[in-house]
Amino acid sequence: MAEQSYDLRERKRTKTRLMIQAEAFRLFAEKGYENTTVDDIAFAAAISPRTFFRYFPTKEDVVLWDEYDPIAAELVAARPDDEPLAETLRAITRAAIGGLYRRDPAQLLMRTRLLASVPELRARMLAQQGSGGDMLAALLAQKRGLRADDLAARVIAAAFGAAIITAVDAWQRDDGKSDLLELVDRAIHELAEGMRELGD
Amino acid sequence: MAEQSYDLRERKRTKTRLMIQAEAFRLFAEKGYENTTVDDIAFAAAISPRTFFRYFPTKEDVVLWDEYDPIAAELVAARPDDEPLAETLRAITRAAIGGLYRRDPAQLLMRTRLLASVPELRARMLAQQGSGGDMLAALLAQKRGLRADDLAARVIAAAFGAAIITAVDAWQRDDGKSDLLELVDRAIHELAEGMRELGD
DNA sequence: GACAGTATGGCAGTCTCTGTCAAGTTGGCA
DNA sequence: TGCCAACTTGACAGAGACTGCCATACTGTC
Repeated sequence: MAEQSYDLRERKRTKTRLMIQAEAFRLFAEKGYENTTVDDIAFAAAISPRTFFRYFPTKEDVVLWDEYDPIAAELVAARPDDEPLAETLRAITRAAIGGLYRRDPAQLLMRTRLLASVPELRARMLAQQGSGGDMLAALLAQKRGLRADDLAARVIAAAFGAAIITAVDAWQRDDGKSDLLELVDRAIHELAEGMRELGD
Repeated sequence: MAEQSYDLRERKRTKTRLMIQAEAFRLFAEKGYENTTVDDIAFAAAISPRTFFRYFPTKEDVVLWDEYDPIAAELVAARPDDEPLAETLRAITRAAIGGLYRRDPAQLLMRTRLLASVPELRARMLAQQGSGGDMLAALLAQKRGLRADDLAARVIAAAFGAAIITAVDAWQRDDGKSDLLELVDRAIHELAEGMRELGD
């Protein structure tokens, strides 16, 4: 029950998850997502299929999950309250993507490719992004003294989310050759410009 | 092989689909989406489970599908080329939602509730919306003489899509009491306003 | 070295979804 | 009226994702 022991367990779990994920991606690259069964992954990772589902609630989550997911909220909270929204977004994107990119660029690219090409995964990703949008809407509403479910806050948050996904999509279509962070900046810029014209 | 016969078959299929859908929604209201199996629906609709899948590719599609889906593209094409984007969106929304609302308001509300509350369905809906966004992006790019995969066009289309979904969500959270079309207008307005502030 | 908490494996079973084949229906045509 | 071709349906078997349950093994503690 000691904290250290708990941390150790947690860390070991994370390590195992990463191992399973690595095996899974290897198989996906080899045979494709649909042609790879959970049994295949479990076998490759030398665990039982039953244990697979103790580390990932669904097969989709092998692709969806990353180590930075759990700390995304902390990252947002760590930004100063008076920072402009666009800047906060850049910082978060930089932290999350940067970390993933540094650890395994090839896997990140493959992951975004899967998220773009497998409908099932894209759907889940968009839903997850929606939750992130809710968090952002709450943050925005708080900053402006609005109710958390204010329509304006929600709309702006959703639009930002959509812009970021669009940027990541563009990056992936370009085989990851362009600079993702720059693409995000451009997408946000285009968003502001596009709406400007349309406001009337 | 005559056109009329083809039309007849198509119309009969649509009728059967509507019947299955009605039975399904009845059961969903009664026992919830997850607690209703495809076998239940098939039994209630007096068809074999196998036949169910001939009318709907997946259980999710019973909720996702509506009669206006196939003609959405035609609606878009029917708008004049020089019409402002915001106006086109209002018109399409009006045509699609209006039709559904008139036929069965209670079912429409239940449908949007399911789309909001069942993660699986929300995910699929968002993915489908993404396809609509692609269409919109192409239209927009064409109007402005840009390449179809232009980042600006994609970003704006995605942002509009997000705004509309946000409006529908707000409508559903309000139990359908407010005016959906007005909410859409407000969402688009907030989008333009919000971006204006953020452009700098 | 026994004990509590946790991790794992195996098994049976549910549910969605697909391929296949046989039987029935429908609409024209001789 | 009888017959053909296209299409529709149902029954069956089976794959694959996922869950509940129970027995077993591991880990750190006293």
